[in-house]
Amino acid sequence: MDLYHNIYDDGFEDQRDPEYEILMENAQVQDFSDMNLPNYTAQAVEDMLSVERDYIDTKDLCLKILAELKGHNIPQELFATRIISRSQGTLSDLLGKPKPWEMLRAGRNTFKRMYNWMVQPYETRMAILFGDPVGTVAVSTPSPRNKRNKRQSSSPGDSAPKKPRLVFTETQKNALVKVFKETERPSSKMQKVIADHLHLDVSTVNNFFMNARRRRHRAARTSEEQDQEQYFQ
DNA sequence: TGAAAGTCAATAAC
DNA sequence: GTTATTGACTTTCA
Repeated sequence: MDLYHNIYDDGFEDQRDPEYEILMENAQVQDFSDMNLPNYTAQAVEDMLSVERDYIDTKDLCLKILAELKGHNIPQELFATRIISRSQGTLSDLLGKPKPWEMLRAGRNTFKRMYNWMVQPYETRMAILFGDPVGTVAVSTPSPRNKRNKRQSSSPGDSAPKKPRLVFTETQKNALVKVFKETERPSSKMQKVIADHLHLDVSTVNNFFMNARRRRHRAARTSEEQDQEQYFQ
C-alpha cells in the first residue's frame, strides 16, 4: 500500500510542498535555531496535542511518523519525550507494531498525540519538538504516571538497590518457548512446576506467558495484515 | 482479583 | 549513537 495514500483528504499536511522536498533532500538539516520558529506556550502545545479524535488509522500514521523522523533526522528519544511523554523504547514499539484503533483503550491517547502533531504545519511541528515552551500546563494530561516516577527514581541515591534485569539462559528460554507452543495458558500449578524446574520465580514464569501471549497475538495480526495486503495487490 | 493493556527502561542489535 | 527487544512494573478492566 502506498505510504502516502489519501494524503490530501486525511487531514495531513501536503508533504509534497517545496519546503518539504528541500528538507527531504537535505535530511541532515537539524539545526532549527536560526529558523525563527514560532514559540508556543506549554498550554498552547498541550491544547494542540490533546484534540480528541474519533478514529485514527494507526498503521498509516506510524508509517508517516517514521518517515518524518527519518527524513528530518529526529531522534526517537526526542519525539517520544516531547510529543507523547513516553520512553524511546515504547515509541519504537508503538511505531513498529501499532495496534489497530479499535483494539486500543487508554493507549488511544498516545496515538492521538502523535496524530495531532503530524497534522500541524511543518513549522509548528518543529517548534513543538525543538522549542522551549513558556509557562505550565493547567491540566497535566500525559505526564508519566505517578507511581512510574517512583520506579524511575530508584536510581543512584535511592536506598533500594535496583534489581538487575533478568536475561533468560538459553535453556530457560528454550524450555519456556517449548511449553508456550503447547499451551499458551498454563495453570498456576503448571507454572509452579516450570518455575521450580528452571530455577525461576513463579512471577517470572507468569510474566513470560503474559508477555508471550500478547506479543504472539500482535505478531499474528501483523502477518495477517501482510497477507491481506499481498492478496489485494 | 486476576488478566490484559500500557509502559518503563536496561540492554541487545544495528 | 540510535533503534529494537523484552522482563517486569503500573494501570485498567471485567
